Amino acid sequence: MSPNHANENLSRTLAESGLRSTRQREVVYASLLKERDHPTAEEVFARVKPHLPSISLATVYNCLETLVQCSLVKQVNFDREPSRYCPNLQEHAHFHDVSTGRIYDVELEPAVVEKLKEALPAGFEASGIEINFRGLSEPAATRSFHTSTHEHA
Amino acid sequence: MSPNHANENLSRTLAESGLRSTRQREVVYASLLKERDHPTAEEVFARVKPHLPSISLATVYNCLETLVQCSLVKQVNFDREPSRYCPNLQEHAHFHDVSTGRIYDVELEPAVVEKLKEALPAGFEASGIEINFRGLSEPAATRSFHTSTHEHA
DNA sequence: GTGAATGCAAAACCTTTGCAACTGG
DNA sequence: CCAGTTGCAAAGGTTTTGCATTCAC
Repeated sequence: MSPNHANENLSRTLAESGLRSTRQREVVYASLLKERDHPTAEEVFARVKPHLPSISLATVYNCLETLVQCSLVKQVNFDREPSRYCPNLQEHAHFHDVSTGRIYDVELEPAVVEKLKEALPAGFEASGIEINFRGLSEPAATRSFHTSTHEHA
Repeated sequence: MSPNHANENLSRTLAESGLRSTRQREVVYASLLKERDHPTAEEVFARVKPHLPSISLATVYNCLETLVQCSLVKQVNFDREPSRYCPNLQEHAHFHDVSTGRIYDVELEPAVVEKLKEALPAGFEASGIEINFRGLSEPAATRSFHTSTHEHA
């Protein structure tokens, strides 16, 4: 998605919710699309500050919250760590490498997700599932030739 | 598990880690075993206070942390809500009813968990999985005759 | 023009920590 | 006895909020 398309997509989606497209929201969203590495709000703040020196951390939080509300971004939580933000809207799991702190997207076959939902007893209707692995991953260099996973740092 | 067995289990497990069995730890653990409804630290505090009026919230946090370290209890997090504590050590998922805030244990077939782990690319070794459903559940009254799920309020 | 969004600072919230007093093995 | 644990209060880190100013539509 080119920056232009991203911006159009953003303003259209915001407009659909009666919200305004602001420079801050654009820049925050663009930063998430550029480096898809699940940054925290603080990290987003650090990344957008050079482009928008007057932006405040509170605004970054507000923008991220807005993007989450509009379903343009997913909020990802591991334990009690700071929330992270992810523009991958596909159903997917996350892998948290406990030694590096890095988070990787893990593609899921829809069939597996279906199987999971079937584990729910009657009367339970799931609107969402969150699947988080935690563990260790080999260094990317060793791994790169035999995996197909997006490395979202 | 009778209270006596629970206490023996507790002191043995603590001893194995070089930790002491204290009245506070016993009461906190007992409260988790008694009402298996995923209470927060504040809720545990409220429940144990009558039995141990001098206990402090910080001690409840410390006891819970200790129990988690000893693998007698699991810590469960939903989004940024306060942590909840669960004495069910079996591999299981959680269902978070967004309208009532209640959390239900969901039994998982080991085969499904296996399938999930197979979604991981080579080089990723998961030491744990967290699976959280979020959605709506029918009132227990309507549901009780056709489900077998533990209702952990 | 006008309500929405920003920026700042302060508050809120959950959780951890420092430290003196206490206690379990 | 004495290291481990408690209770209290204070601090910590993340996120939200109040409010005056600015901005998008």
